[in-house]
Parts: sequence; C-alpha cells; structure tokens
Amino acid sequence: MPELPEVESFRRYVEETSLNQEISGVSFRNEHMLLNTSKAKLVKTLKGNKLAGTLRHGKYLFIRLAKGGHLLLHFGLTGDVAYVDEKDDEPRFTVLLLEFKKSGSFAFTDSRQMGKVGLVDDVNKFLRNKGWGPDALQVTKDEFIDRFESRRTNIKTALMNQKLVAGVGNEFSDEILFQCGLHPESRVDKLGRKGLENVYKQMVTILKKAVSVNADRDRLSQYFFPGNRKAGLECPRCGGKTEFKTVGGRSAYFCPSCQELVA
DNA sequence: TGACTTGTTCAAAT
DNA sequence: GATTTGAACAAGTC
Repeated sequence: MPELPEVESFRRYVEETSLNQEISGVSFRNEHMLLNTSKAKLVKTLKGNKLAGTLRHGKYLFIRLAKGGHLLLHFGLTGDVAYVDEKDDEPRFTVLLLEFKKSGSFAFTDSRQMGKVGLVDDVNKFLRNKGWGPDALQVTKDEFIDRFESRRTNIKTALMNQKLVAGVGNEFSDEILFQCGLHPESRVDKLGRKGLENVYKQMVTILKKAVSVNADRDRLSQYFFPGNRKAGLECPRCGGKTEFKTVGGRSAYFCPSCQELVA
C-alpha cells in the first residue's frame, strides 16, 4: 500500500524516466478519480506540455508542469506508476497515459480506482485547504510533540491522521509502534513528551530506512511487520505471539507481551 | 460467493 | 467549534 516510502520511490521513478519530454497524447479513463478539474481541462493542460519536476508531501505526489501548475497524483490503495517503451505495452488498469512525442509513455495505474488525479496551481495553498499536517520526514521533533501531546485518541489512529502528520499509513504505523514497544491503543495524551519523542524518533528512522531501499520490503529485514503483517507470528524481541485487533476501524498487528498499553 | 483490504471523506457523537 | 468515532466507498483477490 502506498505510504510515504512508496510515494517517494514513485517520485524518483518519475524523475528518472519521464521528465522534460513533450507530451503528444493524453488518455484518461476514470472520471470519478478527478480532483479539482475536468477531464477536458486535464487533457488540454497536459497535451503539448512537459513534466518538469516533482514534489512529494505525505502520500501526495505533485509533478510540476513546464507551462505552470502541477499534476497531482494520489495513489489510494493500489496506485502505481510505470514507464513503458512501446505504446502497446500499456499496463493493465491504466488510468492516465501520457505518450511522449519522442518515444515511450508514462502511465498512472490504479486497479481499485481509489486514487486521485488532479491539477493544482499552488501546492502550499492546496495542502493548507486540505488541512494536511507537515510531511513525516520534514516535521521537527518539537512540532511533532506539539501536534500530538493533547490528543485524546489512540496512538495508532493519531499516527495515521494526515492532519497531524502526513505520510504514515497502516502498515508502517504498526512497525513504528512495535519498535517503540507501545501498544497501538495507548492514549496519546498519556505518553508524555518522552514517549512522544520516542515515537517521533522511530517514525523518522523507519521511514528514512524504507525510503533508502525504495520501499522494498525484502530489504527491510531488520524490521518485523513490513510485508509481514499477520497474527500468530513469533515476536523477534520477546518470543510472544502477535495478535490482530481492529483499532480505530483499521487492522492492527502487534505483540501484546512487549508492546505496553499506556492508558 | 462474500468477506476482507486501506486512504480518505463525511456525518454523527462528544 | 473542535475533536473524535465510525461508516461508507471502490473493486480486486482469494
């Protein structure tokens, strides 16, 4: 599932494959995925334009356009990007296809169609309107603590709340809390500055590591849950058994014997 | 076949 | 009003 590390690797992929090429053809299929724009405007804006640069905030990717503004991509559950050399190699579930004049195409794919495609002029204004918090890899320790310390909800829900800090999803929230030795239902306002400082440190450490390996779960073997969220696993720290529980309407996996419940 | 999955949004509750 | 909770949505997978 595309969380911050995946979106960052998508960003790099766009940088490496698709910048500065004139777009000669645009196809777009799923109108219910549009954000802030119409299909006609999207196609008109992209045709003859070039992708000129990239910017990521949380799980959002903004691709700067040479003629002004940005193409916005949100990946939902199943969004992905692909560059293909040949036209007839168009990937399955392509939502947006940009054909480059010289050669090749850029595709945004999304099998479950929960992602978003849009046009954004002013990125900061867009983020402000959404109410999104600072990016999880940009936020400072003090700002993180300020935003969290008076919250009366559980820590897992708070970490996934994009308005507090943007970028953490379900899978990495489980790992952050595992590394902290904190039960996902621990109350945020009971953790204290020390507790929150630890959450912050683990969040940054884990996300940075995941970014450094392009979110490849096979290269995160020093961690426990990424790519491996199941109940009944043996905990590598204490030998206990992992459990499943629904927390804040989301699946949570954790080790009840070494993740302390602070309530 | 239908239960299950998650990021986001919206309505309802506090 | 601000915060929190919970349900709804979409659709492919097993």
